[in-house]
Amino acid sequence: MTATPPPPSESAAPASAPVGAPAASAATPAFSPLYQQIKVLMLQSLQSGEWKPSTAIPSEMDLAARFKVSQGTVRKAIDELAAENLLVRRQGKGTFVATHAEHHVQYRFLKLFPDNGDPNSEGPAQRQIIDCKRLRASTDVARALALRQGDAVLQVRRVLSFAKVPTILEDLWLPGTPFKGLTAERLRDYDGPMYALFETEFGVRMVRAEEKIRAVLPDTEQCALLQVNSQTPLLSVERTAYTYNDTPMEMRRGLYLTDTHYYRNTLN
Amino acid sequence: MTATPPPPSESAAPASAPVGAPAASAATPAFSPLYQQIKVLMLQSLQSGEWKPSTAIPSEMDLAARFKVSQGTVRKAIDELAAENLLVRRQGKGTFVATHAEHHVQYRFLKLFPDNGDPNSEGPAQRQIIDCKRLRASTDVARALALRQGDAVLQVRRVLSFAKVPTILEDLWLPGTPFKGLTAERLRDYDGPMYALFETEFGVRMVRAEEKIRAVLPDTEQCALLQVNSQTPLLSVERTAYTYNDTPMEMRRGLYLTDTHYYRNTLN
DNA sequence: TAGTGGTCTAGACCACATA
DNA sequence: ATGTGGTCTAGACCACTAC
Repeated sequence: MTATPPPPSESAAPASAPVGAPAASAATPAFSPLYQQIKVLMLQSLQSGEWKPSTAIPSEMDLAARFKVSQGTVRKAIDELAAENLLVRRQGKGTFVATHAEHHVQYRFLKLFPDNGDPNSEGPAQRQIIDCKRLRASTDVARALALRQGDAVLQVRRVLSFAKVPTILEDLWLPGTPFKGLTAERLRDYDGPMYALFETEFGVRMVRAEEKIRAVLPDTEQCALLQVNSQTPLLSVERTAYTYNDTPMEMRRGLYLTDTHYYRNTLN
Repeated sequence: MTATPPPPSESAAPASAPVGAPAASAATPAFSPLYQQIKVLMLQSLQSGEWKPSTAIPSEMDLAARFKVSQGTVRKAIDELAAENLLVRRQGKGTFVATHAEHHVQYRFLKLFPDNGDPNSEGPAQRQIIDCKRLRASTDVARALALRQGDAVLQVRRVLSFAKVPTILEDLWLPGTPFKGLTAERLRDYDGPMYALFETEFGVRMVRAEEKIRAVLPDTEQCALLQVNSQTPLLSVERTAYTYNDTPMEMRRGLYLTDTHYYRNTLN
């Protein structure tokens, strides 16, 4: 599609139709500011893989030329994408596609912190893959992943330990098709956040997530894996993670031991 | 203080010193963009009470004239304040000081939602003030509120029920000086969020909060107030709330029953 | 020195709300 | 009809990074 900027001030042409809204299927309000339309185009470049994680996107001037709009309009589109953590600006260097890998802050989505001291002092988490198997989606999982019941999914179970203390037990479900070929070995061998592996190996970038948090008691199997007794209250953290376009790509259920750690949240 | 805008392009004057940074006490980098300085000035107007919650602030043009900068610079300052939920823009009407009162979303900081249906379907929470007493700050409370141990604080205890089911037990501590005159009666009589009462009656506006979340089991007193047994796991939500300038103004500890509700969080 | 993003301005026009 | 915030442009200069 072509972006037609509004005519400059001297022109008396009627308001140009919204860019990218072909004269078909009315009924939708179908108005959106230019920079929003630019944003959609940029999202497509991200989604299609034209711009890959950790690489630089074209400069603001280049994008302005490509879309035939002013630099300021491109800038506003980038501003919003940066606010959503899809892009990262670096003055003097360029604008880069955000990534879960090569980031000083590992585990961007993990909100569990130690009571005393900073996350770095306790060192990296030890990760133990318990299981990784292919099965058919249950009703719950199918709904969360926008699949049909019985569709192929992968289920992974793992334990994270801090300072050798088992602290997190996670079960997670992934849609079978995008993650074809994922095995326990590949998970074990990869050194880095799981979401970084998803990016580099499967081209799936997690962009946003919703969590539902409850307090629960563990069943006997969970007790064994976390080495706690059945009277130890745990945080149940149920997460659905999304890629671009709000497409759900992961369902996860974590049990957090919160006697020496806490889940941190900031309210604005 | 006066804001001196940088000279227009034709002038060859050296870069003007940062506005509002008098030629004293160097050593600080002491550079900040114009719009950041404007933002600081606007924060002062909010903090001083010149602009009160739910009222309109001067228009962008007026502010531009007052600070002697362009409308675009004021706009960028307002953009940031709006992103921080301190201001609310309403097209065609003006820009307003955000408030906890008269808001379609009551309880802006409460992240507990019912499992089935929307928050509105279960109707408003029933609130029961158990206690409101004046006492001396313990070590923990003093640290959280940036007071000295032994300073006067108010302690409030209350229970929130949804559909007549006790669901939240809260203890909260407030610094004695700003909240002088707060009593159980005034809390009971006020119909609306507690933070709205703090705004209108005490001029204290909560702007931001940090929460630490854990899973715990209740003690016998808590069991009685929430009408649960001692084996019911509960969410412990420890909150510190801040006014302008990151000044802590409330410490709160909530116990949430999460069998029919969940704590929702969104990750970006 | 060149290129990038960051700031600032000035002015035009649009969309929305109110009178 | 007027005033508000929202969008868009065009151009200048600054700050940071690399070569």
